[in-house]
Amino acid sequence: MKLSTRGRYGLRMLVDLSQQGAQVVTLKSIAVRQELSVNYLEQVAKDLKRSGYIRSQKGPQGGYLLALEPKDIVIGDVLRILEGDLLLTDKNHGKETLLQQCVRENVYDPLNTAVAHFFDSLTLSDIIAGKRLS
Amino acid sequence: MKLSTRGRYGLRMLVDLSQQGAQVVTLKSIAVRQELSVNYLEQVAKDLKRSGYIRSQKGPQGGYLLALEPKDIVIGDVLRILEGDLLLTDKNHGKETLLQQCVRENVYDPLNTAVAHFFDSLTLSDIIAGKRLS
DNA sequence: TAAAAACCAAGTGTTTTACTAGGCTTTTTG
DNA sequence: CAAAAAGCCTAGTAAAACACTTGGTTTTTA
Repeated sequence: MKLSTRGRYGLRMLVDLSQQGAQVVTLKSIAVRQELSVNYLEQVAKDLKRSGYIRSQKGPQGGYLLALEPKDIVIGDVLRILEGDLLLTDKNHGKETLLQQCVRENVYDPLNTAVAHFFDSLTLSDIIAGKRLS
Repeated sequence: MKLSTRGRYGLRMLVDLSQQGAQVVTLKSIAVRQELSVNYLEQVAKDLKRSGYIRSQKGPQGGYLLALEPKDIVIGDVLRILEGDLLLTDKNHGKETLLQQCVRENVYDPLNTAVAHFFDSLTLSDIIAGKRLS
């Protein structure tokens, strides 16, 4: 019942990028600041790029930058890309006893709804809130 | 980011026991009803017993029963026994950059609080809500 | 043309999860 | 009083998930 490194590192990368304004930033420099592996962060960056949250520039002086305004980056969407669904329980394919249904309806469904609502009400700009982090 | 089988099976066991009233119920019969392994359920039962949620009777005609009223069984407490802490992120031991702190304060801390509040406001009696499940 | 960066696929070690196996102890009942 | 039925307990294990690492290729700039 934990968020994985992919989601956590992804958020840190987005916050980091937001601090560098409109200039491109190398993965290397992010990795150094965040004390993460460049190669691993690459995999996260790949997903963020494919989904249109960041843009990139190849070659020397290349790097990454945000493709959207922080206020338009919804954390729930980002985490669904990096973590898969945000459900605390797998969806029950097929048969379900009356008892299981009861637990799902009274525990898991409301919980999943609450968690989804939390993440979907939060944007990158809510996280940075105009802060200067360096 | 999923609840494990231990927590889920534990909840099902408690709901099942609540349906049998004050009579003792064998693990075998629960396992059959819930289609779970007796041996595995034993491990869950052991923890629930040690923490005082269920009582047991050895020997033939033995079995388990609830040790508390459903309204006094807080789901948050049960899941902390079976799953460990209910935090979506591990506690950060030691150093934390300003950026990490920012993410934690604006994402993880409020999220963990919301999840804890959800589970701690829910009792076994809320789940069964007077229902007859069989 | 060499270096710097993004891009990419596959492999790997570790940890966690979800069990299984098998024995011991207690209690009831024939 | 013996056998069976139940709970109790520990250790082992197979599989999946996780968190990377390795080792390249391609693009772009100086």
